[in-house]
Amino acid sequence: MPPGLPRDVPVRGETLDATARRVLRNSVSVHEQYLEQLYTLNVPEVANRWSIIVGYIALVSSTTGPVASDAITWSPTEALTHIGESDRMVIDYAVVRLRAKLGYTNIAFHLLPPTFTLTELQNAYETILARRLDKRNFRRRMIASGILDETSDKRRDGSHRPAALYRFRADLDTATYLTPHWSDPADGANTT
Amino acid sequence: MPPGLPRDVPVRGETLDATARRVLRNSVSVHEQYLEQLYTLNVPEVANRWSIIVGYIALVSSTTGPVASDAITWSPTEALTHIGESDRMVIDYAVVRLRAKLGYTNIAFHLLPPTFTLTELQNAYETILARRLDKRNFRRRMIASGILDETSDKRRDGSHRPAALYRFRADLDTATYLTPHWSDPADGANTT
DNA sequence: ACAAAAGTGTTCATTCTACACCCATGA
DNA sequence: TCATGGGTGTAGAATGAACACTTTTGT
Repeated sequence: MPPGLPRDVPVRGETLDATARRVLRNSVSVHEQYLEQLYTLNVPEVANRWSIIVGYIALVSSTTGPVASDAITWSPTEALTHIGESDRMVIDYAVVRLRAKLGYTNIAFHLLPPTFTLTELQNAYETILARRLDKRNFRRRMIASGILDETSDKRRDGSHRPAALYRFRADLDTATYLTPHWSDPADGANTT
Repeated sequence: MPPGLPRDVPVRGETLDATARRVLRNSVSVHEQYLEQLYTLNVPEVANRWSIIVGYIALVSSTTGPVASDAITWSPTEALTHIGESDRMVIDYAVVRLRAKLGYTNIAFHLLPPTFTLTELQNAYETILARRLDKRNFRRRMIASGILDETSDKRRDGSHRPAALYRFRADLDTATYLTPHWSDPADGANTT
């Protein structure tokens, strides 16, 4: 794949979201993921063509598709060199938005298997926010937020106490807005 | 003016922001205002033309330009009938964003004269948020937020105690991100 | 029995909310 | 002196942060 974010031009009659899904599918061979429009920006004219880019952010679950791993991994975006300045801005903005939304939506759902332990959930939060969280406070707030359902199952893995399995509440849509269940004092800056 | 939001097509080589400014200038005869991109959306094909709309929100100060009034007025957006569904969505989204940003930026600056009283500032917040705020709490939080500078002047108008005049801190840019100085428990939903 | 991760409560500091009266002025 | 809007403090509730030990399992 050439350096830079995957992109393409829309097809006649296609919605913007559909285009974004198609571009993603072509570049990562994954579909049915969470999609959100980010920002629309100009790019310098090349070959005498005026054009704009409509940026999207996509979350891909680590259990469906080619990304197979127990833990959420976060490819440090700083490591992405050889990309254009526009792409860099888009990515940085995406990270800010993602971190902010973590606090008041259930988008983390898209980064976890359908059923998961609280420790796994905390790991996801910690990797995205890039800082450690207090276990007891994290659990209390997550439970209190009401976005989780506890299942009756437990996960046994290794010689230690089994962990209770949770799932995200089924009646909530892909990116439901909730009463804030997390505030990140670290990067005090908010969304957009 | 025909019903609906003002719009136009970009000119070759023009940035998106420049287009937005031009459209605004043509429709309201005002410039040098706060501009922010909102969202990009598809519109149904008309006359066999596939097109998209890049929505912008603009704040116009009530002291410059044709809008002359001491008080901030808020034209209820519900009253805007005879507009398309796309426009309705754009406007509703704009209101949500504006309300959220009120809490952690200094954008209210663009709605007030260069120098203003705390009561005027509170009125601006109340009209935009569409609810009453507690005077003492509002003042305390605003002062504590550090986005204001107190001037040595006072405003005398009417037979009552004169009000201290404030201005927004000069060293802050048009829409600086600050530590949150207002949280609105009313519509708990945050920005996108 | 021990190693390893799961699970659980309390205290203290900070922040938010609700609320009522005195102050300075012009008429 | 009175009417008008400007200006101020506090107590109680709610929320957030810090912190260490017990429980359950597999080997």
